Amino acid sequence: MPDDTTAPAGTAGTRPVRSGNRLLNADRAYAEVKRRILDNEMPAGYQILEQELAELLQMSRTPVREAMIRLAEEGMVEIRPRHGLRVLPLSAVDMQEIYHILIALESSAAQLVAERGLQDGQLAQLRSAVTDMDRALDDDDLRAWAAADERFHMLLVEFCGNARLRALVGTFWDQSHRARMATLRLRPKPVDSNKDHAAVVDAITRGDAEAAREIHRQHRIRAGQMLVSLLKEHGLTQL
Amino acid sequence: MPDDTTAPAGTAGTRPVRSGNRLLNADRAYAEVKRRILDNEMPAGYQILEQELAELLQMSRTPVREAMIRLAEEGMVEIRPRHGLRVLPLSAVDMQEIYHILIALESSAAQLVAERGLQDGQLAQLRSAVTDMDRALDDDDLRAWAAADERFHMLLVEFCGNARLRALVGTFWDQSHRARMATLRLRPKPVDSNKDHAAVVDAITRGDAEAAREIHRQHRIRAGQMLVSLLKEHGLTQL
DNA sequence: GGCCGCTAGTCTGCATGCAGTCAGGGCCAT
DNA sequence: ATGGCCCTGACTGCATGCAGACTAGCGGCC
Repeated sequence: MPDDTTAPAGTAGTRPVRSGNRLLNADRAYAEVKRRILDNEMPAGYQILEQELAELLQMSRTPVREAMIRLAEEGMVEIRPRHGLRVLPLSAVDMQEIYHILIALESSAAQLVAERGLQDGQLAQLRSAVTDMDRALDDDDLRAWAAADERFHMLLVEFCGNARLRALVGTFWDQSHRARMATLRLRPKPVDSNKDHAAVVDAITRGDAEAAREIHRQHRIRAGQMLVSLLKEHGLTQL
Repeated sequence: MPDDTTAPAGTAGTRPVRSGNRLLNADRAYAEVKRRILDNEMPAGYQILEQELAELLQMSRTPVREAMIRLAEEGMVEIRPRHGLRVLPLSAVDMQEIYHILIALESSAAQLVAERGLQDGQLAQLRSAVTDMDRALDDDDLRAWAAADERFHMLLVEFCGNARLRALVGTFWDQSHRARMATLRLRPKPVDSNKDHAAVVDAITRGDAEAAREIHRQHRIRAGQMLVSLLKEHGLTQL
């Protein structure tokens, strides 16, 4: 059985800050460190000095520092002078905070999607994500299920047309990645979750914005409560 | 009559990234540039090269670059290689995006405050903000009104206990600062706004979380619609 | 033995140097 | 006149140097 905490690296919120297009060392550093954190290669509490990180990534301290600032701004790491970069551990309280934000933003996204309607092909993409989740459940493949689940949620915020909202949800989804992966096998089979998704898609196709928002909101509230109580029950206090 | 676009600098979302406490040039650069943007000393579309900004702030390019990255990450400016830093103009569409986010997050904050209840002194602070807004309206002092309005909203997200949510709302509130200031004298007297605030406080003291959320949500929806339609009507397409 | 102070070593924050790349202008050809 | 191409100057991205600040370790004193 694979270790779920070493998971498919979600790239939900990874994007460069500069508009230029050629591959910058600073962007490489950002993407690489973020990947290692999400894949649990750099677990919570992991510390590394600027200089060490620079050597690890085969570049000088300058681009490393710039990447660190971005990661700190996003809340993935903490910069402690003389102690270098520290991967922030997330407690159940932190996850509660993150989920309150996701609940608010994602339900709003569902409403917006229902209001503006889906473009050609978008409905198919959502349905495909839902189908993949059903199939993954039948196969008992939880990692595939999690990947399809992430895809569904990212599609939804993408289709809502609000780029800022999309970026925010990506960022916080990434921050909760480790906790979701850690609890993947501790929770009951997410059959209800699949039903919720289908219901959201249904409300969207009906153009019922209020229903889409409320169904999705309840869906995310349940997900958050499930996650937080699992973390508490299993004493996963520092992820 | 003072130019409202040169406004009381809201510092809703200004905070250092590093945990250290001594005054860093990078933090000075960040705070100073942000202040100039909010005060409209660096208006939308304003461009300045790294080197020029460094000279302006009397420091080298390195801390300036670090500050620019943070401002770009927050969405206040754009970094265009070879063109330096550019203060992002905000269109009516951008403001709509920002308000959709604020609506979702702030209404969620109101709900959370109602659920957890207010600590000693917090109710008084909220009431004081409401009172100040009433008095400002009587005096026809719109800048004082805007300041008290900001104070009310910041207190609310602060009291909700979710630090991440608080930081987010601060960031987006800052981004919409220029637009609010520009439309301050174009809109009808915000009497309804004051009533809304009183109603939210009332719902919170009753502990009626659903009501607090919904009242505040409608309040913010109206504010957003007002702002966006004013921008459109007056052709303020690039703020 | 514990606590406080000193010191040495190191990590950071910032300045600066350098080379590659790109924007923008001028010139030539059509 | 207009379009395209080349060239040049400059701005950036990154490496590196350096001084100051701070941590941690050790020794002395209570």
